[in-house]
Amino acid sequence: MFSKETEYALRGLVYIQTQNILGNRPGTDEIAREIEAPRFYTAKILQRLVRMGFLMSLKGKGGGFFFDKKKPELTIKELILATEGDKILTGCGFGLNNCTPDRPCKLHEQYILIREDIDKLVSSETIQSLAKK
Amino acid sequence: MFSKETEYALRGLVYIQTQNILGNRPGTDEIAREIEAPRFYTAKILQRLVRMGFLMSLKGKGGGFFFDKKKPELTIKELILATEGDKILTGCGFGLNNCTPDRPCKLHEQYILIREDIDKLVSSETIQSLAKK
DNA sequence: TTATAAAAAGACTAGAAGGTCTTTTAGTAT
DNA sequence: ATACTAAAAGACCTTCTAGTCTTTTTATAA
Ligand code: FES
Ligand code: FES
Repeated sequence: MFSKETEYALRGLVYIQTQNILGNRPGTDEIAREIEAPRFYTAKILQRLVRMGFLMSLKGKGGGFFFDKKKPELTIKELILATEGDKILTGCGFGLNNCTPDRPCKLHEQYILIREDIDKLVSSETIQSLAKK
Repeated sequence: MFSKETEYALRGLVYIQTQNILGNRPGTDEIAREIEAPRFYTAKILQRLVRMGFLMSLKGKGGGFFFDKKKPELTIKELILATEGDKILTGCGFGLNNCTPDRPCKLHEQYILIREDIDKLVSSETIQSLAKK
């Protein structure tokens, strides 16, 4: 469903948030180990997320990753849009290059119902709401 | 949602079926043109489908692709399973390597509802049912 | 003020997906 | 029989995703 990058980002961010709640600021090694993702790749993905402003980090001893508490919660949808674009939320199930109600493919009516459910799910859940589960 | 291969296969097969109904047996060039897919790639994909037994073909003058009328209708699900496996129908939305009800990820309960809807859709629709639309 | 710890940056590699092209094989029509 | 036509086979190429690793920068603790 999602790309590896999105999956690791999701799992990593949720782990960071659960640790932040406990007062910790985990680093790349710990995060990668806990979410069972490749170490260096996880680091790279987290760096991108920091650059995109979704996350904050601190270098040096006692450093690690954490969320800015002043920022609003991060929806899964925002994360997906940033990592893999909107194809999964607006694309055609048949692969036609423009999915619109006036030029529907033979799967359109049924497919958009699923797409809308995906949209609802990723819009309603946030990293913070998942971390609390 | 689906891979390019699945998309082209879907569109190609539906086109072949609509032409079969009209008494025609389209060839690779015509099919690729009509479904707006790369010519040689479409040919390769159709060849695979013939080898897998989903489709029949005839070489030489007047040749082309057609469905065996004795065979039962081909569900989209069978096609997907053959071209890209069952990841989309059994995999975890979080990317965990085993999705089971007793080891659910934080998205499991909501995600499996969507997965089931996808399963229902691809199980109920066939190349033949789509061709008739 | 130095040693150490940790993220940032970015080059590099591997593998899979997507796509192209040429040659071979097998039909069909004449 | 022969010429033609169209699929089959398979080598090859390109692009993207996924993943690795080294070097650099920056912070902290002692
Ligand atoms: S046109 Fe295909 S899903 Fe909308
Ligand atoms: S364990 Fe993640 S969807 Fe089932």
